[in-house]
Amino acid sequence: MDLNKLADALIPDEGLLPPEEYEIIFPPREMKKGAEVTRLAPSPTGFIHLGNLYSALADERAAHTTGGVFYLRIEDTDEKRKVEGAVESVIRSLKYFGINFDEGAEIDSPLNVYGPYYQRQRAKIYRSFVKKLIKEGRAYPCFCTEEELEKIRAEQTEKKLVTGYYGAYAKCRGLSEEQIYKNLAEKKPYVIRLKSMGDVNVKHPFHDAIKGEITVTENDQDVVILKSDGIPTYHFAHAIDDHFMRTTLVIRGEEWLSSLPIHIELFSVLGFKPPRYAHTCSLMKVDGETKRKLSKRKDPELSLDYYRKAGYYPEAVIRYLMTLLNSDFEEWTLKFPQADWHDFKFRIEKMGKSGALFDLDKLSDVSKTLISTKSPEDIYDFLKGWTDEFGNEKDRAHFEEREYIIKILNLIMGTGGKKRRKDIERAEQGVRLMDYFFDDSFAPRYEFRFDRETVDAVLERFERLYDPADDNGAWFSKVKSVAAELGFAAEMADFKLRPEAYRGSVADVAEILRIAVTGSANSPDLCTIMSILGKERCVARLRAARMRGKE
RNA sequence: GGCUCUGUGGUCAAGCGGUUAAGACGGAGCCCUCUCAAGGCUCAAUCCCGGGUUCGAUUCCCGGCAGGGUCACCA
Repeated sequence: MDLNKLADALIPDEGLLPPEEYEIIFPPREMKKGAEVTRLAPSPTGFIHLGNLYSALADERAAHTTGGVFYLRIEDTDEKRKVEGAVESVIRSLKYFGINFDEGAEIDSPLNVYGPYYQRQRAKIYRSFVKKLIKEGRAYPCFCTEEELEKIRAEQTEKKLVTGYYGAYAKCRGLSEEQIYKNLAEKKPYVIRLKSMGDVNVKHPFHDAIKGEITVTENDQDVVILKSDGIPTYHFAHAIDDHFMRTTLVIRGEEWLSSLPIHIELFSVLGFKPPRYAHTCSLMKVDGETKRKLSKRKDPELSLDYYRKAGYYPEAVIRYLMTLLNSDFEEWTLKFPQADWHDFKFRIEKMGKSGALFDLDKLSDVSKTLISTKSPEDIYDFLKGWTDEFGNEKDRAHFEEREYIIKILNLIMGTGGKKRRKDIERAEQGVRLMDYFFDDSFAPRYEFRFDRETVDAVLERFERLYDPADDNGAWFSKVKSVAAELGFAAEMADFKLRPEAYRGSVADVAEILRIAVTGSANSPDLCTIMSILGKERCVARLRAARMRGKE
């Protein structure tokens, strides 16, 4: 059979460059030793989730801690998956979390010499190599219809054989020249398949950067490399693109492990040196009795928007992910709490081998710890940004009062104290923490533990004594004097010694005041709260509490 | 089912032939304390099972078991 003629018939020369040309057009990158070239290669569905962020972070760190390049390639070989504006959305989402690309699709960079970065725009490159493989007898046309393939599969399933297009089941592999041209003349649609030379009984050891030594069984499937629309499948595009974009380290989910044999054969057939591979474990979630991979349909917490809406500090999400990526990151942060996380020595080899359960509690802890290291001004900006986008009318109005909010933040963040408070774990919750500082969102629950008469007496007496000029010490002595006057222990020590001698302690008196002023039995330092609120508002609240229920 | 990956407390996990088996989150308790946080201290809780190899296995080997992934003209 004249393979050159066949190649021309199958892949007409639409101005294709000879394959060797591409080695010159896309020369190896000049980089220092050890620098990694990594990429994020999403399909343009626009939906970028936590798993993608996790993987992107590994890519970004691997590249940037070695002085390499991190680029964005769009795998748009499947027309059905395309969503408008998806690429911009991917870039924007990652940027929000501080992850930026050096080159690639829609990235404005002088480095963009390995493009185009959209696979559909690379059709000619792929076709040139498919043609080469046909000429070499390593690829052939397949005219099987969907029904025929289904029939083969059914037969294989029934005989309990491995399903797929291989060996004796690869019917089109043995098509005669005459049949091929006849089919072509009849304009039957066709795909191009790899003529696999592998043997599933042969296994090879293979080194994965994360998994370590693994076993790879040879591929014997005549996989489709060029679809009937003339666009390559993922497998083929992967081999071509990662070779010519000079990727050094392919980081991808472990669901790809099972197609690694195909990729190895493809690289070999094309005469390319394969990149290093790092197969990451997937983020898991408990579902009933067992763990399962996080699913974007079932788990809202997989969506990155979920974290933006809930108001997690973006760097907190990244730091949490870093602890999953390299578990010694956490100890490093404990040792250097103020350090920029970028200075941590990330290494792909330190990544865990088993799927991690996503832990919201841990995220919250990372988040509140991080926020506690920030200044009230920074947190004001962060919270303001959140209220602008997700807050309600009142929140937005409150955040116009910058100075007032900063005073509150100083209090609830414990600025100036020996140890910071860690009350704010995310914007949505942090903003609610401040509601009682504003009359229009102050919603007291007057759940006093003492009878009305006692409560009113405490409130009334304290109001008479209250002087906003008092410092903490003076303020508290007044609380104590009210306590003593009404038969409560002014000193906790006395109360602990003889609880039966008193109606309660100064703590109970403070609680009554606290409920009246903040609407809740728990709050940070009440004296400071009162000074932030101002005399007028405090007095009004003390009186309102006495009026409760009497309207 | 074939192929393949994984298996240390509830969770994330250190460990790499000899350890009282780190640390963090979460839980319990105590201290501090006007409440709540924060902080300090303490406690409970782990090597999937069975065989080997070895003076000695969490660690090495084999076999189970369990869980995950994958078997498309989707990526």
